[in-house]
Amino acid sequence: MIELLHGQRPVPIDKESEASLLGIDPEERIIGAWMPQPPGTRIVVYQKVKGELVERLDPLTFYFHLSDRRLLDECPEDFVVVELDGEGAFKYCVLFDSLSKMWNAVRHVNRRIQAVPRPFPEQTDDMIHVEPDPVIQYFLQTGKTCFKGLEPEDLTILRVSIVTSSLSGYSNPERASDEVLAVALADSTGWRRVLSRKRKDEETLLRLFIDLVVERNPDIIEGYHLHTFEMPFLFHRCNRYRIEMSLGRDGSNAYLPAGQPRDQRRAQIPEIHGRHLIDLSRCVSGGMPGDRTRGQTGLVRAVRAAGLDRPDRVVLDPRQLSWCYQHDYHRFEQFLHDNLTDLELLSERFTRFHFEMTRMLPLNYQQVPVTGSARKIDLLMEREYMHHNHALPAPSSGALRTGGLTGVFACGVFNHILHVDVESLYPSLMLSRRIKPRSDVHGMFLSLLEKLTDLRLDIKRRMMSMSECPEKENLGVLQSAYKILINSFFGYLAYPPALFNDFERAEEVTRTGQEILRQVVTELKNAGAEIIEIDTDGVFAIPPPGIDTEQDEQKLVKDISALLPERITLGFAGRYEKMFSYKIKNYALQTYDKKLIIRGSSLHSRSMERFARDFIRDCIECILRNDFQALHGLYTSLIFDIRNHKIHIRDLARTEEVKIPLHQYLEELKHEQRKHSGLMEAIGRAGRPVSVGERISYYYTGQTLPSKPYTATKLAELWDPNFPDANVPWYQKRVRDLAEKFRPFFEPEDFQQVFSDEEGLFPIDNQAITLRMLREEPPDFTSDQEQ
DNA sequence: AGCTGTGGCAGGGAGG
DNA sequence: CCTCCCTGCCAC
Repeated sequence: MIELLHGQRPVPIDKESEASLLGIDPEERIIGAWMPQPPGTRIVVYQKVKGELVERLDPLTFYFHLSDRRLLDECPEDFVVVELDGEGAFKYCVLFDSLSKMWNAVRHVNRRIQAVPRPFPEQTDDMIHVEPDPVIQYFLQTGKTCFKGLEPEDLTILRVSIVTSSLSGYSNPERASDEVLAVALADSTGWRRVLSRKRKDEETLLRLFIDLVVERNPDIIEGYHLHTFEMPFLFHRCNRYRIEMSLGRDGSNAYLPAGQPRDQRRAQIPEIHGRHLIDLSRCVSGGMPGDRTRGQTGLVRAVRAAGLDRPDRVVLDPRQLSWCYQHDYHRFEQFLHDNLTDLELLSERFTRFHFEMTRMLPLNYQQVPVTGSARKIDLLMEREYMHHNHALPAPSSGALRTGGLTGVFACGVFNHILHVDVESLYPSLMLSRRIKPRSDVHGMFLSLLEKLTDLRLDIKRRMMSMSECPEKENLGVLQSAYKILINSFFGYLAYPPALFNDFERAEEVTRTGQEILRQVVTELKNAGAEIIEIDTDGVFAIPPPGIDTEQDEQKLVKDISALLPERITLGFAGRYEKMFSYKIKNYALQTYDKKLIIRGSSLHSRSMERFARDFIRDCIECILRNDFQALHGLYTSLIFDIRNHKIHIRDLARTEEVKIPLHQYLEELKHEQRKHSGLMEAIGRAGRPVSVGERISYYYTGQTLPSKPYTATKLAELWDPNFPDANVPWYQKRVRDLAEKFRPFFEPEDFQQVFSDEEGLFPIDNQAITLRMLREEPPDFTSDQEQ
């Protein structure tokens, strides 16, 4: 632990000198040699909670030594202290804020030098030399705890939402006109306060805010986009007035952690001594039912997606906020109260997983939601190996060459669709075939996977046994968060930086996964089903004749499942009235209660203009209804609306995220490292400051099709309804291109007639048009189907 | 400094 | 026009 003693950040160690210090071969590296323990030592962990020292038992903490018992009494509130009780106790002292800091140092050493698994050596007294003071200093720096043995109720949570005055609706703390208009605060004891600029200036408001936070003394501060909006904004504004942002428990200022940010896209997370900053937008992603995207959304949309919205919730567009503040303050205040309520609801539903992981991982709470799955698995493995006093392997190099099996067998519109999938294909395969990393000599990988799976299934069972209630939803989110972690065990195998990666085993998983799916397809075909599309672990099919009810389908699924290898089960994933199969990974489903589900980036994508998304959705609806007359109407009216500038800019514009600062873009353009970008050119022309990570809307202007489209872009906020200047030919071409997607499903004359700009001489006869269905055997299947 | 994987479609820029 | 390549987004 040499690094930790000399500073806050790991410093490179000279390989030879450390090897001689430890008396080992310099080519080998033994992790843990610097934290020996006398055998049979009993570890006692104390945590100071509300002034009381509480004893906790925790196998994680056995690396830490305590030199002086008195420190127990002197340590600040909520700090974790470890005591060794037994022979040689109190010899050394390491107080710590988070095990992760220590573990990072371990990893750092481990990665620098090729590690070979080897048993822990006999301990001698002179192997380590720990001076307590710098470590305590290090601990005091952030003062965060691991929450081991704590329940959420033991902690005070403060929720924060701020509103700024920004004419454009895009806040920029560096722009003088963008000020903090109001701050809303609520804590878990029921205390609430809205600070506004009504009777004070911004500086007074900011000072009041800081005083209130210190007074409420929360363990956790929560917000939605707290890391990317609230904290940086408050940071900048305080800076402007030279106000010390002294929010720390020890009176210290909020600060940005040392070190350069990984890339400019990702904002650095500020730190506050002794408090955990939780950005709920980071907790929500992945836990949303039916939402796999990581794309960020606003608070209101997130709450709506979680089904937690209330009918009387005040919704204000960012652009309306300033106006509302001045002219309808009551409504404005209600909006802030609704924000606070939303934060409470989201917190209740989405933080539980992260809280539980904090007790499982050597990470403090603040770090968990921003830590990826692969790293979590790495930390779990490290934890187990440390527990076994065993060194860790170094990552191996290689690459995974195969993935899931995919294919379309039929395109077009089909009725009565059965969707089946192999339940948790990859994790089940790893467990049933005992696929584990070669370097995992203790076999921890599979036991972790098994434990987490049991944990998840237990939560799921509890959930299933409940009647509809918020807690049931909470458990649903919790089990799906565990599912994501469980599914990452496969990704971990093929992840280059993972300590226990193993590309051959990953290959084995994908290969056997393909075999299983092939087997499912074969059995479905043997039963007389027609296969529409397959993807990795799921099949869309038309059930065989005679299989009509859901009960029939369930039985079919069960029968086929019985033919699969042990512990691999085929599940019933859904049934649909209709399916529009467009291309692989791109399809639409109509449920029996007439709901339309659209999947795939070519039919539904955030990069598409809203009018395009709506148009495609409407087209699919018409096609599923066989209503080609309406389809023709959709097309012609859209062409007409574009010609007459009847489309609102919100529907017309494309929205993209700003990836790099404008100056960097221009620089890279100059050196031909980058191609022109429509978005960046529009930003350059508008001359307004934008921050990296902002999502900006733009559209195309002009009278003719531009030869270089990026020269014709313009920010949507500059659009003037009185002088609409959208490029008519460009957007009409866009509509024609969208219509092209449907050409393969029509006879040429029919397509011509339905998607013609002009009204035809005769109205379209829905009965006269029959959609084409395209069937083909994907090449991978033609060979082994016959055998 | 930290990051789970592959497969697939669409669109735009750049150059022929 | 076309092809090639890169990026973004999505399904699993």
